[in-house]
Amino acid sequence: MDTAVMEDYLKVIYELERERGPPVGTSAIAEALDVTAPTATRMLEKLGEEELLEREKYSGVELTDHGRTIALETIRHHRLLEAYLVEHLDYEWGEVHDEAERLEHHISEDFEERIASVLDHPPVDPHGEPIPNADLEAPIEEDVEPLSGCTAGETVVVASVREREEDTLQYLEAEGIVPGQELTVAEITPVGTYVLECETDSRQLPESTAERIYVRSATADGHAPSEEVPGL
Amino acid sequence: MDTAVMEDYLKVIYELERERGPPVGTSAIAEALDVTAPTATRMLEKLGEEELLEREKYSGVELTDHGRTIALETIRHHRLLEAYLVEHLDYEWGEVHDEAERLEHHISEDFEERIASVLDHPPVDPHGEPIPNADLEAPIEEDVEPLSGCTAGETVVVASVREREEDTLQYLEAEGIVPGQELTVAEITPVGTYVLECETDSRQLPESTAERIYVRSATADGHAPSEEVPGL
DNA sequence: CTTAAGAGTTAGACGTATCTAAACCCGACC
DNA sequence: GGTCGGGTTTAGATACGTCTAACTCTTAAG
Repeated sequence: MDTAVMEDYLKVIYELERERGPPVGTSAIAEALDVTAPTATRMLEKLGEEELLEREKYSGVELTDHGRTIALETIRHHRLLEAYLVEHLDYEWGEVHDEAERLEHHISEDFEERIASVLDHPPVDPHGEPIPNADLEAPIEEDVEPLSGCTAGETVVVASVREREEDTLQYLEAEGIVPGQELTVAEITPVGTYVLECETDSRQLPESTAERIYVRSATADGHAPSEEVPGL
Repeated sequence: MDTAVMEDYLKVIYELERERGPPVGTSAIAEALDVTAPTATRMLEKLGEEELLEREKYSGVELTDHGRTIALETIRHHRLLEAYLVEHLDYEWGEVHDEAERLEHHISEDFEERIASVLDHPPVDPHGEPIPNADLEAPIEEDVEPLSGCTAGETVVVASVREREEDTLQYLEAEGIVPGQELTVAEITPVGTYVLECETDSRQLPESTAERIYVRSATADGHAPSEEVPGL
């Protein structure tokens, strides 16, 4: 039996594996879920017993195929919901996360299929993150890097914005920093401010935000999948 | 703090008060929620402490205003969701109950408002039950009675179908027994079969089903659509 | 007026998910 | 190669919602 809480653990483990690679440590998980380390330890023990992950004491955990499938199911629900809320219920970019976070654990497979269908099976959510397909294979990760890893002079295209803070997202949208947007890193100041040029305007972002904006290099021949992003 | 479980208790108490009047007994609640009587006792104690209901030991409970408001909020969520699923996600009449039952506890006020708005604030759900308005006053109950309380010869209009069984609902829909339908009780057989005439056809229902179909008397000027429900 | 049946409650337990406090492991630094 | 500190785990407690078993209250029948 898997519960909403278990799904949350598996989901954040998946995301942490994606960002930093396995094994994932207890306190990273605890922090992401806003629980204490002992709580996370307990839960990881249980997930290990249910063979949703492999656990090496004092070292960390790594998802099994079964655990990964549940994580992807949850992520699929989340991202489809985000896309649906934006497309059909007029939500703003920044408003969808919390709503989707609660609903993702409670929708049926039937509901999932129906919203996927009315959305015409979108490949990405409003933040540019790939939506796992119904087979729940791990989506092929695009070759992206955080904006904070770019050097001055590079021209890149925003792939996804992995930010959860509503105010920040609203600001980024207003500034035009959304999936598909091409921008050039004009300068990185000694205090870590990223000066960006989109079209003719210029914007600045602190490093902490640049870390959560993932970009791909602007291809000369441009196979621009950018327009596929729904709802902006 | 109110939980999904507490909302379920308050909701069924509201419904039982509506059907049989207060006070509502422990085992009626336990049966409706598919838990044991001691479990219900425990929960009722707690709901009493939180002043969501008045409790008289060994006798029963009755909702306070606060408890009733929470019940109505939950019912509003449920019925709006049912309406939304039918209108916008192509669900059948009989399929919506379980989905709404899970989601009703997890949608935000914002979500509630948005679906109410895209539905244009419908007064009733797909089963003909009134949807409490955003102020959460108890909806004015139409003057309805169960079909099982009718006598042969009466002509009535279906107000609501308080059936949850999916197969039964599907059957009733196919037979045209839906809110707004006018029908005449042609005969009630000694074994409790209700013979009904809608337009030219005739259908039969067992008493157990007739008990869950609520009707109002057919108005003199004939066809009364369900949209005439008072209160909004 | 007594009593038996049925409704309701109390008592004790379990599983999930959480916490704090305390103990433990391990790798990095002298 | 000790030791110190940060990350991890163990231990014990709490809250919620559920169960079974046993007890109690109410009421209606005789």
